[in-house]
Amino acid sequence: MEVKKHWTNTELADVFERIANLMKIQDEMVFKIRAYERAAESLRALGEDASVLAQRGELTQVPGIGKAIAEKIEELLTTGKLGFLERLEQEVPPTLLDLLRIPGVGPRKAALFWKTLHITTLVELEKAAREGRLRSLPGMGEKSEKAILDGIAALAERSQRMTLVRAWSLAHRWLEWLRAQPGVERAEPAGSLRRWKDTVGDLDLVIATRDSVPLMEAFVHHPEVKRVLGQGENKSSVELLDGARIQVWTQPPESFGALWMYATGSKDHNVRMRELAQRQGLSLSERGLTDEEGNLRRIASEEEGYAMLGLAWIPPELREDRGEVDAAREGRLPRLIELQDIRMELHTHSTWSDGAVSIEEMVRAALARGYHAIAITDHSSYMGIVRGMKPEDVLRQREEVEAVRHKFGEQILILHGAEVDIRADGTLDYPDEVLEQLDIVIASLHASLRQPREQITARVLNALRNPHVDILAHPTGRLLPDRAGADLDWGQIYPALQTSGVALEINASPYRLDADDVHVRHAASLGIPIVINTDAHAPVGMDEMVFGVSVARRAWLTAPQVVNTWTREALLEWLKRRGSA
DNA sequence: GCCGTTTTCGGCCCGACTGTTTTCAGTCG
Repeated sequence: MEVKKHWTNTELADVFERIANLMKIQDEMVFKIRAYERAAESLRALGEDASVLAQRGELTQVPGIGKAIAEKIEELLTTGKLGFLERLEQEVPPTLLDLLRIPGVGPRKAALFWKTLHITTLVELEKAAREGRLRSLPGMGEKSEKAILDGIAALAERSQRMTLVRAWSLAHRWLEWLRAQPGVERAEPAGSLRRWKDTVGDLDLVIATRDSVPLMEAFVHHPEVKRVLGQGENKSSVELLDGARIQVWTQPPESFGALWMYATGSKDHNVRMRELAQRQGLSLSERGLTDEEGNLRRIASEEEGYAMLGLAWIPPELREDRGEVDAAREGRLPRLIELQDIRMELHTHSTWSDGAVSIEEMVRAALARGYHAIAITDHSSYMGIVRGMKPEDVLRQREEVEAVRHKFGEQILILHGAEVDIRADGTLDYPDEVLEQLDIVIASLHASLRQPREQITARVLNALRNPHVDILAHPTGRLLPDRAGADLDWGQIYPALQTSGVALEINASPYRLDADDVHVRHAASLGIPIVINTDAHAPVGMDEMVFGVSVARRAWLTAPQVVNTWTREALLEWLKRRGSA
């Protein structure tokens, strides 16, 4: 049968998440629901398109995807729709899914409103709440009715996810405050922040203390708190004036390791860990491990906790249930790249285009960070909004690069490069005669990112065919926290990167983090070289390297897989083989 | 619906907090 529409892994995952939620409202077996949720998670973590796997008949090799779900994926890929979902949507009004977005409203309550009051939409629910018709339902009261009205109002102004840079600065401020409170022995970041996920929803912080009640009191009465979402002895959460949410957990110091593991997550990693504990006759919680007789063994440190279950300590960036638990048990966790491994910066801008400082100042900034090489890669002229360099400017810039080289001598290798735009028609912004004079060439998309998949993929493939191109930068052009990037067909991009030898960039800007962890992990597994670039437009921009390294760590990378951990000689050798140095 | 260092059948994570309840159900992470 012919494929009518293309499905990305994210779109497929959304379908199975939708099925899971509809089934929850239907009060279907929890384990069946869990299976659909797991399949959705697996699809999101998949570096290759599910359609490619389907063609090879390998869908059921993906963890969490069995015969039934594989068949559903194939039905979606071939017919563009899914009979099972269509039948489900006839049984359960899909508009009920909107109700689940209200904090405090889950599948049980949504079903209750639907079956007793025939409510199927947010508007109908709001009307019923205003008219006081919800409070008489079983399990409901005046408070729940008000909570629903507040919740619906909050949906409109719901704070979006934070970039990592905002989340870390917020976390540092609050950790400092928490550590200064009486009785606090330790306060640390947890949750998606500690896992360095590309964006952060709620901020999760964990605290070791023997006296949590007064601490929680002080926390919820902090002057920056707008609203208290929950307050207990071991867990409280608040919304701040600027809309951000913070959640704090407490345990006594001897249980801190268990708490830190629990609050760091991810949810799927925790489930995997608890299953492992259970197979050993133990029960794992945020307090410790409980044996069959009910004796609690407290866990003071994470290292202890993992060791008690027969595992090596797992770096937080890997805790996503993407094979890390098995790897930890079998002693084959990778030795992840670290910030100190980075020895050069290969994507920077100067006043020759839209950078803030001169070439010399950027070189000094690189030296200050202990780097042994830097590439100056100003923009080509295609983009109207940034001052780019015309081909003749490139020759003049080379003279300045030579002068700076003369000044610094052997201290640092200075590469003269350019960030060349891949135009909307797929051609590069400079002719080959200009490209061949550059030491290093970065190709990137900036405009017309909304082109259809075939067109924008062809654009990138065309750039990769140019033998002068060395690096594909920020491949999708996404902007965090919420602007999606180009819809690339990675099934064609990976082989093109492999045959061309072009390196794939992790753009370290916390607003990009592009390519992402999932694609980088798959690319690296194919032997594609990865390069982490800050794309600095000023010296301070080079400090964003840590965010790029976090993506590499989440992608399971070791230092040798990353170009800018190499020696100067290895870099030059690589460029020479590529033919541009 | 998925899966297998106790299983191809019989399992499948755990506790805090809230609001409604006189012992618990629902939601959340």
